[in-house]
Amino acid sequence: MPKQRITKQMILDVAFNLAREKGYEQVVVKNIADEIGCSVQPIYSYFENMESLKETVIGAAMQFYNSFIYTRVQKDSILESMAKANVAFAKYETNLFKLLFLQKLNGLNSFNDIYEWMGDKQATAQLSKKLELPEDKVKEIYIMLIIFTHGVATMIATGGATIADEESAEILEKAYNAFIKLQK
Amino acid sequence: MPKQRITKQMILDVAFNLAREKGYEQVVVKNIADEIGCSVQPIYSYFENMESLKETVIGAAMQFYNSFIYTRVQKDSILESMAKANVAFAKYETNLFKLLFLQKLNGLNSFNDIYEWMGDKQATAQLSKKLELPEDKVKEIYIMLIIFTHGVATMIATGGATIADEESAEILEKAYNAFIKLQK
DNA sequence: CCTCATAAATAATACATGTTATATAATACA
DNA sequence: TGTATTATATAACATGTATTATTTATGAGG
Repeated sequence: MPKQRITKQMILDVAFNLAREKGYEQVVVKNIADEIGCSVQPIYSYFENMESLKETVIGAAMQFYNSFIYTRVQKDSILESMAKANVAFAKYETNLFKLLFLQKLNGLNSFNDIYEWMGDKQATAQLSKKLELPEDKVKEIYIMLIIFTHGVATMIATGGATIADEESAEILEKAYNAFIKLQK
Repeated sequence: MPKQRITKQMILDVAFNLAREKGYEQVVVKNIADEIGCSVQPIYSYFENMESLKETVIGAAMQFYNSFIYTRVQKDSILESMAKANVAFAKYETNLFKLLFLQKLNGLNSFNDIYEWMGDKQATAQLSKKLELPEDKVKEIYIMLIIFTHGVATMIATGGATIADEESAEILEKAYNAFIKLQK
């Protein structure tokens, strides 16, 4: 048999980069094939259909997101830095942000679910000590900051135009302080 | 000449209801024609193309949104009721919310622009008196609440599942209080 | 009553996309 | 060396959408 020229990884890489750089609408079988310089066959031999490829791309995007956030979180200011990182993700990785957070989500039933899904338990414990507040109050600060951050992030991602990093940083700080003050 | 059976208004109504009930993806020429029980010709005789129909539908959606919010705003609690109304819009008019706020926006360049676009000057003046705060501080409260509200609204609109009205009302209240407290 | 302007229907065209059927050719292995 | 396997290409098919060309027939005005 002829040796394999196209790998599953190549297809995934090209699809992911298309999603990242041009938006998921551009992740169509023809574009992937053209980019690689092959026919559509290899794509269908490695993926059942385009839907299953999409799931895989979303998985890769989620990994990318996690590492994007992770590398920007600072141990001394977990919540603020995480908030800023999320806004940066919306601004500089707009297409991936839309793919991950502006389509169907997992199906949240309460804000507590949001915390369970996005929140970092360790951070909560740490913050609880630092702010001298019980964990449930820190959790509430956490949830409210996630919501506020999501508001800023979606506005940036859908607004087209740019809002200066300093301006968004400033308003995130203010919100964070407001939520802490509320719990004191 | 034969008398006009299909009017521009009929087409707009059908398109708007499709957008509202099934999402804008369903606003395609064939669906409109089927719904009315006519061919595609009338649509093209009243609208240059589907893109111009879309702009008209968005205009109608914006009017609908304004009246939706307007009928729910209470004079004694303008900001809170406006926030709740926006969340209700995201929850009960999800398709229109997505059409208006989760696609391309007008192109905001600062949070001040957000205020200019969404804010209500009269409300600011009124609140300034009520809270005994200078207008620029009220404006900041306004902006932050819009952002927070938008965070809640998008999570509800994209989350698929439901969050109880009381729960979202409660968290909006808290955020509002937090932002006021911050400015005092 | 005729005729013509035109609203609407019918039907064709163009194009994008997903998917599948068939052909080709490279190579592992007998 | 020959053959069977299979990676990939070529090309077809199905479907959905926008758009346009052509036809039909209605009713206002002469």
